[in-house]
Amino acid sequence: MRIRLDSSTPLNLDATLCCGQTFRWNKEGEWWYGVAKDKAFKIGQYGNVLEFENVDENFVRNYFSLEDNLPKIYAKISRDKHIKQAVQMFQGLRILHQDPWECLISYICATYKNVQAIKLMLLRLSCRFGEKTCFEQRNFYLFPSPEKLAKVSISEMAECGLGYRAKYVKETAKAVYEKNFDFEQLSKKPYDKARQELLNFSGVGLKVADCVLLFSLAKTEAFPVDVWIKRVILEYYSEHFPEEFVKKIFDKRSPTNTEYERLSLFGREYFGEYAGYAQEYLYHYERTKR
DNA sequence: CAAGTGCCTTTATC
DNA sequence: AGATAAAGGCACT
Repeated sequence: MRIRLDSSTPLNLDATLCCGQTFRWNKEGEWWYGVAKDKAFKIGQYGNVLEFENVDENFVRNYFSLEDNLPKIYAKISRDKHIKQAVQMFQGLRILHQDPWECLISYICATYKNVQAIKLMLLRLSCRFGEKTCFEQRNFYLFPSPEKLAKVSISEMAECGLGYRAKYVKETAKAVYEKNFDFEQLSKKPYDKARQELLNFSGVGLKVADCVLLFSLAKTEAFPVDVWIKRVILEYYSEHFPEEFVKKIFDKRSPTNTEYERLSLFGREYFGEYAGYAQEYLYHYERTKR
């Protein structure tokens, strides 16, 4: 099956899948292989044609956020030369609509880890506890359900390389499973309200909550601040903060909640309702500029 | 190649 | 409120 993209719907599949927002995709030749929802599928891009197998068009349109009007978003976030350059370089990078459950666990695992290590953890977690599914004579593994992870022991999870995160994943899985937590409902709530709810989960702080809101709950105003974004702010946007504040956060490993809010709020106010898009372009730009 | 540093931070404690 | 420490282990230099 295929989708023909028109000029007002740019897509950069490679940048979208390798920019660090999602962790379970692999490129083999011209095809990206991934597992989303309940099956494995592959997708490739040839110019303005998007081709895929084993998945329906509606899912692809939603997962890759093809309804997001990128030209309009670029117009809104392009406030200065830095974001303009990042947008220029990665035109067509889209914020995905990932599965919120998988996204939540992924970002709990992601704390204080690099992207390669996060991928490895999630791969091991899926292979060990996820349901097996076959596609093109090969085995793929679905992301383990809340019920499954709620019942796995902490030490078993730790064996997947989660370390101290195993406890948080277990507790969050238990909470989601036992309350039958409704992510659909959560996505309907406004940013602040939804964020407050996510903070109740074990292992979820402001940064993780913002990632889940942005990457799976369509809250495009969320502006996650990790070490790279902190770096971006210090390098390009420090004049928007008092000198004292900049000095203070400069050599800290991570900001306090108050400092985090100040940085994140700057992003939301400066870039507006699509601040999350600006965040991801700047993040990818900073990480790949060498 | 060993050793050091860093990683899309949160939690517990003071 | 803010400072501090601790918490896997993989990857990169």
